[in-house]
Amino acid sequence: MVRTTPIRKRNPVATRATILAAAHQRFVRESYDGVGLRDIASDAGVDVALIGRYFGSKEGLFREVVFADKEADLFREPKSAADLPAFLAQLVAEDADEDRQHRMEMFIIMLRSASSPKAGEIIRDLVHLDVLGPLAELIGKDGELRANMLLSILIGIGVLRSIMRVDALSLDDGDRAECTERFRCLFEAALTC
Amino acid sequence: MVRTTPIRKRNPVATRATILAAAHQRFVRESYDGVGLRDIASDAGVDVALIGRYFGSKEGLFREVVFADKEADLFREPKSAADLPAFLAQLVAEDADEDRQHRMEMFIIMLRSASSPKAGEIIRDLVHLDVLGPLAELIGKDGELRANMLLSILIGIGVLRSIMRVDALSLDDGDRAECTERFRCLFEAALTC
DNA sequence: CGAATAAATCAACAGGTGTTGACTTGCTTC
DNA sequence: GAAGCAAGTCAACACCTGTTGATTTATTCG
Repeated sequence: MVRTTPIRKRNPVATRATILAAAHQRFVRESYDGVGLRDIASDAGVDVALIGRYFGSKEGLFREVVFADKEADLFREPKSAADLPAFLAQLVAEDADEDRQHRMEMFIIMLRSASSPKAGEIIRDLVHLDVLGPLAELIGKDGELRANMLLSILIGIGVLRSIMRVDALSLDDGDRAECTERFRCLFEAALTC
Repeated sequence: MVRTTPIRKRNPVATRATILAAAHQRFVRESYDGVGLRDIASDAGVDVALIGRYFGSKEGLFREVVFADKEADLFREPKSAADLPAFLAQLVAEDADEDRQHRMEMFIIMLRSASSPKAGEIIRDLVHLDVLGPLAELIGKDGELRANMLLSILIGIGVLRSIMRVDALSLDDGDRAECTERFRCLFEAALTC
């Protein structure tokens, strides 16, 4: 018998990565509670039990998804507080390159599962370590408060757009440049007002 | 035998209200998926089946909770766009009176269950009808975009504070007035920038 | 008082959840 | 090539979910 699909040689690190990728994609679109381990396993073409074997528990899998590519943390590009408004506005703009798009996906995963006790605790860690900390340090004076205000705007836009699917903030073609400028201005206000 | 608790006479409207109140309190603190009907029933001192009898389904109960006191809609106080920044800043301040506190609870219920497909759709309706619509109308020029920006900030603060429990935005005593003023300024920027 | 009616409860269903132990398969190394 | 070991699968587990039909209880009306 001729196989149509090539036999995937047994490869622990590859299957692990496959599961991780499948989980990522699911968690971008559904909440922690909404996603079932069987869904993820099915997407990855793997038995459910294997997830438990590799990641211990659903919570462990989620933690690994969230902390997956931490080396590419959200805020390494901007060098000074002055760059922040423009940087964040670009991040919010939807014509982002692949790298930024992936960073935005991580952000959306955070927002989607922020409720749900187990996932929420993991997310709280991530927010403090990878977002609020670096931001506050970069800003300097009143860093903590300013970082919180910036993050609030970021979260609000993300929730309104990606979770609630309200589309008035979806920048379409013509307005994009103007709208991005407005966001830049808003971020600046959060830093200076 | 003497009863310690008075026998509650059978009263359909009263029990209905009790269930509704119990559901409200649960949905403020847990997400749609996280709350079980048995939890709510237990809080209300009632059998689970009664919920189905009164509200048809979990979704029906949630809808009724969300649309409960619609007459007291979120944005009836401000009379003009100029009043909005101060009004929203006051709404965000935590020393709000009972009325505003209740409105904030409704807002948090929205944020908590915005994920979860069933609840999300209900919430989307509410957001358009009771929040974005009135806001845009009040603002006038560029109303839709401005309303979205205002709501973004509102959502961000709510999520960061009540869902993620990040406390740097929790205004404690001394800073409160100063912090409220900053928020007012930020809302103003969202309208004018 | 006794019959009728509505309110509330009981019990169970069918489906789905994460998790676990036993089992089989495939690769590698002697 | 056969043994050993790890990778992957199967099956089942307790548990919990929302929902529903039959049953009991309290109230009301003739």
